[in-house]
Amino acid sequence: MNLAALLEIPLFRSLTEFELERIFAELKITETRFKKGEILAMQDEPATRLIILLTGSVTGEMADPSGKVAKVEDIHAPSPLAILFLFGHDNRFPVQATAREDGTALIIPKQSVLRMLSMNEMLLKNYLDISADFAARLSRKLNMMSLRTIRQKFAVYLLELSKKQRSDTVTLDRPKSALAEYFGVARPSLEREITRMQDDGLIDAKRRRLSIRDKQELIRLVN
Amino acid sequence: MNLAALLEIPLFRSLTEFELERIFAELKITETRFKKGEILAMQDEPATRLIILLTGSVTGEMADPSGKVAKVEDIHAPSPLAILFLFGHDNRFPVQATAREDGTALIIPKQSVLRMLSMNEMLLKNYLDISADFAARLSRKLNMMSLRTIRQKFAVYLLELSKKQRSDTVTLDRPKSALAEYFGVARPSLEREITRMQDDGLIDAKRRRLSIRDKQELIRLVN
DNA sequence: ACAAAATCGTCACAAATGTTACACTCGGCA
DNA sequence: TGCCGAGTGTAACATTTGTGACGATTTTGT
Repeated sequence: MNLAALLEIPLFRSLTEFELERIFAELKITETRFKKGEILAMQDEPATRLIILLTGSVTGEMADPSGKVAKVEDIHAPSPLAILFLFGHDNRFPVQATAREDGTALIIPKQSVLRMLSMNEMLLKNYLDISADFAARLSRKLNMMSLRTIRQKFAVYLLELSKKQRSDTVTLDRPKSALAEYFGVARPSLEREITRMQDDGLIDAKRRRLSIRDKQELIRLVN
Repeated sequence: MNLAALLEIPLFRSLTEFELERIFAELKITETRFKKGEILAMQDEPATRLIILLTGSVTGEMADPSGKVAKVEDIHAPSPLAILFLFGHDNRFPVQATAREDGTALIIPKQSVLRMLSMNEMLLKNYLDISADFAARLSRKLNMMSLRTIRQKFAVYLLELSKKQRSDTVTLDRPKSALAEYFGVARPSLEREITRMQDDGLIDAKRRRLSIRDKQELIRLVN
């Protein structure tokens, strides 16, 4: 196994090669290759091991009770799978993980993860940071979804974007079709709402460039 | 500080009094009293410490950009505050925490939390379990919210309930008004949909008792 | 530079959901 | 017992959102 390469991945960042070597020597960690189409983890299977994607990518698919699958999200290397669901009292994989292409992954049994995190404080911090970032994304999305109208969702999105880009004129960071999907609404509905907001004097919109015209009103919409 | 009482709270479960004593001796942990109305943590304030509620309760309030506050959820002792947001790269309190009554809390600086988790593997496991359970709840709610129609949400809810209660006849675990709020829909809309599902022969509904009539169709709805 | 593909803007119509209002049932309790 | 409040069932109407379709514009790959 190439330890130097492992130092590049977020979970092992800031460790020394020496520390990593000691960890790997002491624990049951295996590297595995997988082929395109292979299933790395079944949905609802108890999560007994941490899977860290080293190369390649997988699709997270959610099987409905009927067995049909719906794609949820893609995960690209290097990244851990379902890190938040490894522990907990009903710790099951939330999705089925299917390989999109050939690749390699690190498999670490749950017990070894605990041991590993105990051994090195920096590693522990990395693990907690990764978990927290993931949770923060979940939480932000939930906030978005719990807003009633498309107008409200778009207002929040715009305000955040304007804060991030430090300007009242912003460029959308993804196509409107993707944005509509993120909001969980139909694309034409989003377009229509943008048009209306323009008619109402809230914003100026031209393709992917938008300007905030009435920030006060956008803010008022949200609360 | 009463160590024996601390052993009752989930984070310290399964530790011995001796272990706990050693941890507390070595780390900067303070116990603090707070009065009703006091603000324990400001929204968007960087999370630099873990707050564990020992007695009393707090309200989580979310301030919109305008400054108005909306209640999000109540947290009762004994329970940690915002455990998932202590780490991560933009680690801020998601809500403002205001005391609902007089109480006491444990304050542990972030650095000490790391140290503490490194010192004791059982404690680490507890911490990860608590985080994971919290994340699982978030994730389940997000799944629910991302279903399109009320009928779909209710179908998922019913199927889960029926699995939990091991029967095709279930009793709702909360009032329909609360259920509607959980779904993020208006109560009459939920009622109407339940009536329609009954008309369509999917379920039998009488007040809080429901029977599943056509499980296959409920399952088909969801995918 | 060109064709193919992706993205965007818009429309008419259908379906789902929200709003408001009112009446009913049930359980606790003065 | 009789009242009261929480929870429930339902209705008419308003609003929001989805659907399917089409053409225009922009981007991408060769």
